[in-house]
Amino acid sequence: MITNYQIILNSIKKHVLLNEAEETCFCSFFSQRKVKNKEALLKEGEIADATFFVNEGCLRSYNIDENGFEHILQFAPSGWWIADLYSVISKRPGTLNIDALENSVVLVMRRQDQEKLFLELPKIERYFRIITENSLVSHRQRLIDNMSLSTPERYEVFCKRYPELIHSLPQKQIAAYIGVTPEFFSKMKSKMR
Amino acid sequence: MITNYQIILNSIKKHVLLNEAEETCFCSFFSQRKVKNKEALLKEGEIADATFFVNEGCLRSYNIDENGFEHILQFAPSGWWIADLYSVISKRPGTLNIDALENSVVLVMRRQDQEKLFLELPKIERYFRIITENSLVSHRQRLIDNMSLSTPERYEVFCKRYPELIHSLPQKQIAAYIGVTPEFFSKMKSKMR
DNA sequence: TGAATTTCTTAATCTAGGTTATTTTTTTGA
DNA sequence: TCAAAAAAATAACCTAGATTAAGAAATTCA
Repeated sequence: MITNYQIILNSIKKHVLLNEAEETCFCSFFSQRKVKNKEALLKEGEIADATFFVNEGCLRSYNIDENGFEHILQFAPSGWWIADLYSVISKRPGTLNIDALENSVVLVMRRQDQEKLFLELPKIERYFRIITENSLVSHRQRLIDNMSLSTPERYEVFCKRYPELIHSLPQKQIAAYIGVTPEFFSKMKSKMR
Repeated sequence: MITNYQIILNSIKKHVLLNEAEETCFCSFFSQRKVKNKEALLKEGEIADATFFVNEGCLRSYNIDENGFEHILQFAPSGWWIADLYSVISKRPGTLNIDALENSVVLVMRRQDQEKLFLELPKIERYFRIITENSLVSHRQRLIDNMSLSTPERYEVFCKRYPELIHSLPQKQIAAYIGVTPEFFSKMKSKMR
């Protein structure tokens, strides 16, 4: 199995410039992991010590509420990061589940290694500072959307954000992302036609 | 008017250690600004070029939806940061309003200066990386709470997060934070008794 | 201090979306 | 390839919370 670093290096390139030695150093900190469809990378209650970069496939992170309902926080197709950052930074048992929606390949960055990298290559700390800022902005926007948009509008936002997933995802997953029951989502879709 | 840097230096101290020269350098990048009760620091549509640290008083950030309803994203009492990060990093017109809920004093960090600081003092970039991670985690938690908790439960979360504000804030502000109308919030409170 | 403004309460009515149950359709995997 | 499982559709009924409207209480500020 050959590890492919092209996608992550392209992601880095958008924010900071690494020379070849730095790129090699950076890549040396990852290990690669295959995740089968439906296989869990992380379960609620476990302590997460790593962040994942999706090379192939698609994962999701979600929490399960006290009534057993799943609420999806994020879909992560190829080129996206996914993690339970709460657990990673607090080193406490997490509240999220992360699993694969299809056979996938992820690069694994352990927090320990990430912190070593921050000391060795400040540009990498900059990269993570920037993508964390961007992620914060998009979480903030989703919070605003959840508070101020109607369900059809939130569906529209979903479609813009994840255009490649609209047709490949079971619609109950989309319902769990926009925050309604599958029954209501189905009713809404048939009304839209 | 004497500028007080004690609060912000304490906040920094929790995450990185600065020597005296570094502290002086860091502080030199701020300017101070008074904001009167109800005065706006930032209005929707403006391009924000700064982030604010609250030294005294209390601010809030919120957006106004197409029906004119306010949705409060954050309250910022003394010791908290507040900004329209979307606008700051994209340099585009923002979607948030920031104003004071009482007479307040803020330290102003312009993005330009912040980026200079990141180059001069990598420890400051580390500080912001860490507080951005923390902020991301708390936004994520609020998103989960909004999707999975009942209104009384969200009120409880508010009370834990902002214990000092429960009694000093008009309850319509609390309603706009937890995402219900003031009328429903009032009904809920009288039921709780 | 007292008039004006803002906030809070209460109550009747309305509606988006949830719940439960059943049937149909699609997907999966042995 | 076909039986079993999962997903989707539909429908009847239910509920949390919105809407509207009015009056009471609290704050503000001149």
